[in-house]
Amino acid sequence: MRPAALPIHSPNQNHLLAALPKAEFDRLAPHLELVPMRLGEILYEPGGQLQHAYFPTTSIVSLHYVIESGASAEIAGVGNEGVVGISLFMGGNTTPSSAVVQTAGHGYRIERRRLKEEFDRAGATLRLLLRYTQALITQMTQTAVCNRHHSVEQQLCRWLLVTLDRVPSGELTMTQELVASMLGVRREGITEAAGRLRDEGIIGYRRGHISVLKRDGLENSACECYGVVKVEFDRLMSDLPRVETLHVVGGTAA
Amino acid sequence: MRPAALPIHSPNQNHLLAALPKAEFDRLAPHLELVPMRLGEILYEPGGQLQHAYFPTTSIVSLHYVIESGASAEIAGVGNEGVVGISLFMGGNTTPSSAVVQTAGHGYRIERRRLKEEFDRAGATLRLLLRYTQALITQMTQTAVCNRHHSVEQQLCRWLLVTLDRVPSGELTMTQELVASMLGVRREGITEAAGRLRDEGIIGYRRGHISVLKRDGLENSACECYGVVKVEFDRLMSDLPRVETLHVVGGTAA
DNA sequence: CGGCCTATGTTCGGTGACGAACAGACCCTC
DNA sequence: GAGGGTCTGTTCGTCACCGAACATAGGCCG
Repeated sequence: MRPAALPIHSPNQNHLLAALPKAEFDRLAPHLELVPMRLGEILYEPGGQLQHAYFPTTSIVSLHYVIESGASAEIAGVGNEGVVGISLFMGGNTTPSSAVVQTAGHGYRIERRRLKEEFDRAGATLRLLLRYTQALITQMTQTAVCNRHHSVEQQLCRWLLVTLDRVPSGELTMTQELVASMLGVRREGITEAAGRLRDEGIIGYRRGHISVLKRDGLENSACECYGVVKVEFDRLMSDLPRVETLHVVGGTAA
Repeated sequence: MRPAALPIHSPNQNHLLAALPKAEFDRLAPHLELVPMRLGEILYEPGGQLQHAYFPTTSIVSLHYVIESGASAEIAGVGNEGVVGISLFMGGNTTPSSAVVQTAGHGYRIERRRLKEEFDRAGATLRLLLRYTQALITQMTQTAVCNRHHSVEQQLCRWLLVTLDRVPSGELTMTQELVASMLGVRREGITEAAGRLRDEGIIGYRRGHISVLKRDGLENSACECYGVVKVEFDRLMSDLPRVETLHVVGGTAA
């Protein structure tokens, strides 16, 4: 149980940061900078040099890819379970995709150099980040087959479930247009699918807001991809060095 | 120029092995085992424990994903530019996808433990493998959007180009059925697309064999994905520590 | 409160891919 | 050189999604 006096924002809200051993965390902590992340904010664009890695806490970031025709698709999403900017430590520093804030909130960012330094110590930070990268690859893999074989409605359900896991309230600030751009389909396709889900009482929505009413319903209508990624993610991230006590931040004992 | 007396098989034929500094290569070399890789051979299946990593030389391996309905799709391909089994060093040891030999040939394999040991030294091997993994992620990313937005014909062209880059002769031993399973589409779709390409004189084929006649034609008909991945791959893999001299193998001077 | 921007609802024709079914042709094996 | 299995060619109806166009309505701002 967390003490009630815990500060509103804490790096512990990000699972990766929370999973770091104390020594590693303490080296990184002075360089972590709390930043607000606004809806639509672009963290990096294709080919741009990454200056920071971002550890979302309450925000959600979408790794997004725009093709020449202007069409686009989400490759993967990153919430408080992960980090944005893996190419920073994998090598290459840039990627052909972009990262866009999909749900406003906060996160901690750290300068490229600082994270790279810690990564290059080849200790727990390296292992943790690589393990996460492997989980991210799983997500991308699943998205690739999902794009090929599953219907818009199935994918919408999957997407809602994933988002729901990161927004406990189940109240999403999100237009259909935006969802469509995430999934890389037409807005009308979302309107129709969402309409069916509403008719079944699974979700409700009004102009710019979607609320999930029956999670079960989504799970029934979603494709297998949601479950596969979830299970694999849990498997990969569960046997990490356990965190006995949450890191102490800013001198306040936890 | 390579001396004519170079052995038929050499680890140098794999770009990753060739790019390793001498010290690292020499540590790995005793553990590299030349293996024939037969068409259709399964290197690993979903959830199975990876016992070896494979460095293809003349073979091509397809990372393949089969969903519950039985439908499938290729996530990425691995030829002599890469390695099969990244989850072995990224962590987790297994993946939900499988690896199947798509074009028969040879490769070198190494026991998981041996590669992991070298990887854990956190030197050039680690950097090289991570850089390659980043390039592989690019490929997967592109496949995800390609699956969403491009036509079967465009994807067929892209696939042929990628394969062609790995089979210099341009003579592929490959049925349409197999290509269809790679791309995750119906066999009839391939027949139609291939028929059009043949009518245009771009490719020729007979029962189980495809030959590329006009590479330009493929490039014109392919989607952008081919070029994007190629450019990014070259960028990521070009600024590696240069190989001054090819590694000496088995006591024969190069 | 009223206006306007933008989100949502709905329709229409077009099309690319699917699923099934079957005919023909190649080629390997016996 | 005959047979049979497999690969290729072709057809049909169906369907999901696309692209465009337009109607409606919610909610923010003055």
